[in-house]
Amino acid sequence: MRLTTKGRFAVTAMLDLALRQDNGPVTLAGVAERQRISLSYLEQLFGKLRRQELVASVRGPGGGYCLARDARNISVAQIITAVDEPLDATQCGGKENCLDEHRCMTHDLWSSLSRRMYDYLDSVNLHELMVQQRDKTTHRVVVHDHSARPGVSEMVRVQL
Amino acid sequence: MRLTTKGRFAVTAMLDLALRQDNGPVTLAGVAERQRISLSYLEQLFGKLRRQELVASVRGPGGGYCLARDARNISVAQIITAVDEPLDATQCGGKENCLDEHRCMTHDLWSSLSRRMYDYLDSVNLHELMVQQRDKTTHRVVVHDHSARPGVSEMVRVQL
DNA sequence: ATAAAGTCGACTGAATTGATCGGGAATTGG
DNA sequence: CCAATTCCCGATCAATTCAGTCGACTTTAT
Repeated sequence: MRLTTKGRFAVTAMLDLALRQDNGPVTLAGVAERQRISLSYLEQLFGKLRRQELVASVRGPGGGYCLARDARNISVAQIITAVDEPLDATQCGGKENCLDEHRCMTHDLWSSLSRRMYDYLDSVNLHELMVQQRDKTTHRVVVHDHSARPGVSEMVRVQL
Repeated sequence: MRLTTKGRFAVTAMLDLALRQDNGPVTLAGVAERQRISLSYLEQLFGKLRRQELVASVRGPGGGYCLARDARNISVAQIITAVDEPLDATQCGGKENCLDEHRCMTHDLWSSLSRRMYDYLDSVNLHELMVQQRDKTTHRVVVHDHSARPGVSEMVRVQL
């Protein structure tokens, strides 16, 4: 699983969509303007998201995109893997041609690690992000954490 | 935080190093051959790892690289961020020039999400990977001591 | 002195990123 | 029906990153 700004764009756009789909389909032009992402680029991303059946499209005036399922049922991992090319990552791609003493340590290690990464991102869904974002914009309740780790902090309390 | 094959190479090479440093410094030529990574490319990666003080070098015959500290004290996150360019990620980079109604949803969302990713990778250290790899190659038993992550609802709650 | 090893900088081809453009097809409102 | 709106698709592009290569250099053990 790759993690770049491309996936970030997709997650951001999906969140914008999720927060606004109550008033019917959301146009890409709107998302592009609000999130400052190129419209044509968004079209490419949403082409993939639609083919992965994460969103559904409505053509014509008044059209746009909606989530294809409940926000609770769309994970961040699904969004990212939908738009990112599948990072092959193993040079011995299943062929086991790395017959040295370690017998493909690379493959074992990375598949395990990337599996754990995926599991984590798969445990975060769109609905949680919506709640988190609503809390921020409406109540502006931001909890700063200055306790444990010095240097990096500023965490936000997520309401459940 | 970016996640590509570059970081994977670095983690793999560091693990190879960790598993062999008992017999003194490990040469990059050895790592390159065992892990099938270009020597010159490894040199670039280890240049960064050395400048980040994750490894120490010994020049001359019999030289090579050693870990700069205990394997328990080197996290996967440290390795990856050492070799990857810092992914800027925010188009409103601190400048807050995204003054629309959402007021920089992008920044808040992604910094929170990427922070959680970093925390996770920072919780995995080289020593764990060594144990896991040793178990695999000798007993072929996979240890999942880390898997007791809480469920979805608990995951959202950011540690305070 | 020689050889083994790290160090450094420049360079390269391929892929990916993010964006632009032009031309469609579907559908709605008038 | 017609025109505007919106999704859809393909080609193309500059910039960046990836992964690797090369050549020259420094340090040090024998």
